[in-house]
Amino acid sequence: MPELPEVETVRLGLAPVMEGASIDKVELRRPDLRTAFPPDFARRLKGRKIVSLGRRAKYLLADLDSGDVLVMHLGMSGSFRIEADGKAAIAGTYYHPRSERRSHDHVVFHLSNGATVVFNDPRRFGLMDLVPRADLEASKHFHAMGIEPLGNVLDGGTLATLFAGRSAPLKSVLMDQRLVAGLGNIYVCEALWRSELSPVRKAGTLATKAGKPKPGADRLAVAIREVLQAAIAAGGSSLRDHRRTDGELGDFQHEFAVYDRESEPCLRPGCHGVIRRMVQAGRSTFYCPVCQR
DNA sequence: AAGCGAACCTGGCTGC
DNA sequence: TGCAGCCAGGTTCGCT
Repeated sequence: MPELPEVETVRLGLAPVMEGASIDKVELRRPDLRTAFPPDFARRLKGRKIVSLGRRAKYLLADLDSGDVLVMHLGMSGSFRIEADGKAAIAGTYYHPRSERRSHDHVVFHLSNGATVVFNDPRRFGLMDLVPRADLEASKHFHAMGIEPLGNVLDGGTLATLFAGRSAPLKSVLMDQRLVAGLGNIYVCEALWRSELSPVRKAGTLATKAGKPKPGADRLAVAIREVLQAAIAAGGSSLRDHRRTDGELGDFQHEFAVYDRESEPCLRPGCHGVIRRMVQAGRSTFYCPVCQR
């Protein structure tokens, strides 16, 4: 499910409730998600204060006053919801009324401010881990992770350096979290359409032999930033599972130019192409065969 | 070494 | 109505 904009939407929803609160209790309803919870997971969280809630690529990072970081990934189908009663109302925050546990509620955080944060993940491709803050960058989750696409270093020159000499198609290379971290199937398709680049084009063709950017590299860098920022502003994309923490849907699926639009007309002014679907590395790619080159 | 396909797991939709 | 088959926003492993 969630790519960078959806994870950032979740972070923005959780932060006002979680930051500054302490964890009174954690309920674990099963021993694992994609991987086992770390030893003593609930005990190591109990009583800890959440100093801040951050994000790296598609990971949420809760910085604790114990010196550990709670690392969370939503996988394909993970979501958080906030439950509270009226007395626990937190200014400016929307939440669900308290309810019975639902199917696939796997982790429940009871917070000192009266709110409850519930992690639900039907497919269990999500992940939670605890890592000492000092070890975070070197940890298995992040040691090989690529650049942050909304950070300062993403530009045409950086993409050219990353792509130089690569024969893999642009689609596959942009999906590789070791190069640029945070993009997934939707936003790769959308960024390639915005930059008029074919998903099957070899990544190396956006760089000179010296690793300098060709024009398409700059267009692609701009398109990646713009599509992610627009998606965050819209609260992410809701196809099946993604919900904001208040239960509302994101809106960016209404702005898709190509994703899930097979056989529909290309939206580029003056282009008379029809959107096609193909499979690359086992994933659907949507693109316009006329204007994407 | 890079790049591809399969596997992990559940649910929703389509078509017979 | 039922059931088989296919598909899904991610990551990782194992094989060329």
